[in-house]
Amino acid sequence: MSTVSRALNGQPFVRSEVRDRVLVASEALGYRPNVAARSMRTGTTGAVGLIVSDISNPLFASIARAADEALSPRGYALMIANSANDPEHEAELISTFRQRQLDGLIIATANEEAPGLGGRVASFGASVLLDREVPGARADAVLSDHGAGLCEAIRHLVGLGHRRIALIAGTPGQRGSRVRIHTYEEELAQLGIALDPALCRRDEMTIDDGYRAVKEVLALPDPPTAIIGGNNLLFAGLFAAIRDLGLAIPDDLSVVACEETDLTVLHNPPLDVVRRDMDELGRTAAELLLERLDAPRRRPRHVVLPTVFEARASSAAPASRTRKVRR
Amino acid sequence: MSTVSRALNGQPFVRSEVRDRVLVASEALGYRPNVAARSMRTGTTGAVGLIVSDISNPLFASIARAADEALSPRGYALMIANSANDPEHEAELISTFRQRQLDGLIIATANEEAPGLGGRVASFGASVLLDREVPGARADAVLSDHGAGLCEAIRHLVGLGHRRIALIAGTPGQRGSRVRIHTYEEELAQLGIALDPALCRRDEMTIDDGYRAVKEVLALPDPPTAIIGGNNLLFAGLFAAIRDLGLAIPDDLSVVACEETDLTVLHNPPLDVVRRDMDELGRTAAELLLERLDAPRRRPRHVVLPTVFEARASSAAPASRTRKVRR
DNA sequence: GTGAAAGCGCTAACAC
DNA sequence: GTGTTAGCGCTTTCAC
Repeated sequence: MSTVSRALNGQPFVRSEVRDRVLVASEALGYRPNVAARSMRTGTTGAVGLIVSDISNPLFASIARAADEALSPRGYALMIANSANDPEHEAELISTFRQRQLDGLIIATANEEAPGLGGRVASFGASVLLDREVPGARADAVLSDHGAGLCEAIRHLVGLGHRRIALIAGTPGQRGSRVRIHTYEEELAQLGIALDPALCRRDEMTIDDGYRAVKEVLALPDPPTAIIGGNNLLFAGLFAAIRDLGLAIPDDLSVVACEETDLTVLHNPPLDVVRRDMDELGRTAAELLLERLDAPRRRPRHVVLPTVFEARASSAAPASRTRKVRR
Repeated sequence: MSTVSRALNGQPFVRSEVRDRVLVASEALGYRPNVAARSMRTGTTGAVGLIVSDISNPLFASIARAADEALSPRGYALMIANSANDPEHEAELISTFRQRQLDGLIIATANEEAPGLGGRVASFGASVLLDREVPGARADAVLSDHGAGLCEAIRHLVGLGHRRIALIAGTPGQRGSRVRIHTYEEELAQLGIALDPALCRRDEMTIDDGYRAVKEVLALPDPPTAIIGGNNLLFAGLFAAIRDLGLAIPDDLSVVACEETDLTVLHNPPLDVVRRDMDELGRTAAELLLERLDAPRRRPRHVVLPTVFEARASSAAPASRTRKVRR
């Protein structure tokens, strides 16, 4: 029994002739090791978990695919779960994953401030935060440099003559939104443009939230001439609102999307976008996890990936004072 | 030990006072059963697998979310894996899932004709095919009635005066495409319209394939006046091709998309679409699986879910003989 | 280089 | 209603 085990696991101290016989027999019998039994002995499972806040968001789906592609050649299975933006459900999922003895965790948490989250994440020997910062997590992290791309976008809009620029930012419980709010405020101050709190919307989570926020912002006495959608969901809401108000892009309103989607690519005119490489994000997360699995004691690493602004055709100089009134 | 086990698993023959003490102590100690050990004893894991051919396709992501929502309240964890349209990788994934003793499998196979697939699927006590037909699989299935919606779409186009209607169908190795090709041929014959094989494109898998197919079809001496994109990926390619050719929708060309996406909803003008409820698909698959898990011996069931055509504003009567020439 | 034996944490059969 | 015991399939000492 032990010889077979050694042979199958490629361990030394097996005569090569015996090893061959074992391998042949194993093949002939269609032998498949029982993962549960192995895992009970070794405490490892060869599986790692990925928890995302919304699996139906194509961005996360791309990340999942890329992470899977990096993990599976190394013999790890990726178990994907969806917290549906619910911190409680997320806590349960982490606990389920622990219980199933997954070897590591990649997580884009729904809310970075959820109580006890840091401890839960750290309960895994290896864990990687996906564009999130969690106090006390002591985990590796892949971060996107949201500020860089957004800065460029803002400068581009200001260069075109915009002075009233709205940002639909989303929940500050997620790093991307938080960084965007911060960058927005810093950069406008830097450029000597007065901040109007009414133009910086936060706490939106869904397409509908984005839709409402845009309608409200455009109903202001002194509405913005440009709007930035802080992520792909919010941008979809922004886009729907503009369509329903009968506004033309970029004649009536300039828009910038954060995150690339079908819509930003295929729309006519093509949309200005702050984008990043989601595949790289997923792949890097997987690689950090693999390295951590190999070297459990090394201190946590943070990798920052770039974002870039690409001007296309959805922004233009603001219309003159004859402003279109919303329907 | 066994009393504790019984208490924790809600089995009878435990005095309620003892049960309470066990529960309290378990809670206080933060006890979590070891799934590997349980699974070794019982042969079940409380986890089910979902294999999709492309997790970055938002359609599958929606299905995954809906299935997860139906499964997790029943105590099952959903393990999602991505075959990336590769039948070999898919075979490995099924084998990995078997090895991990997952209790059931939901699968949208990349290629229904992959050799040995039926046996592999049937190796699970419970399995559900997701809009697929696999010979010899002896599994439950959720199917979409692709024919119904497509029929309506074709009649709508013909009613507007179209006689040359192209279909970018995709690979006949997946049920949706196969049914669409069949329906397309049947329905045109029914309406007394001559079939032109050059207008029915098959074997496309990606956005790029769709893009190329559309360009080729429009370069025909007698090009179509309407094109149907057989799924969301192919439609994205179709859409990009139309944009690059500088064609206007619906003035120069009528289009119909199969499957609803951000693009079909948000585009101006809104796009005609054959749509179905992906959430219902995922939920139904999960329910079939749960029922099968409860009653392993019952004969396989097939559930057919509707598709509907919704005319919006991307089709119109074909332009008169002065036909725009492609760039 | 190989085999014997213990034990991972649990559940189910059985005795009480 | 409760406790004792065996054993799921593997890996890992340890003895040879």
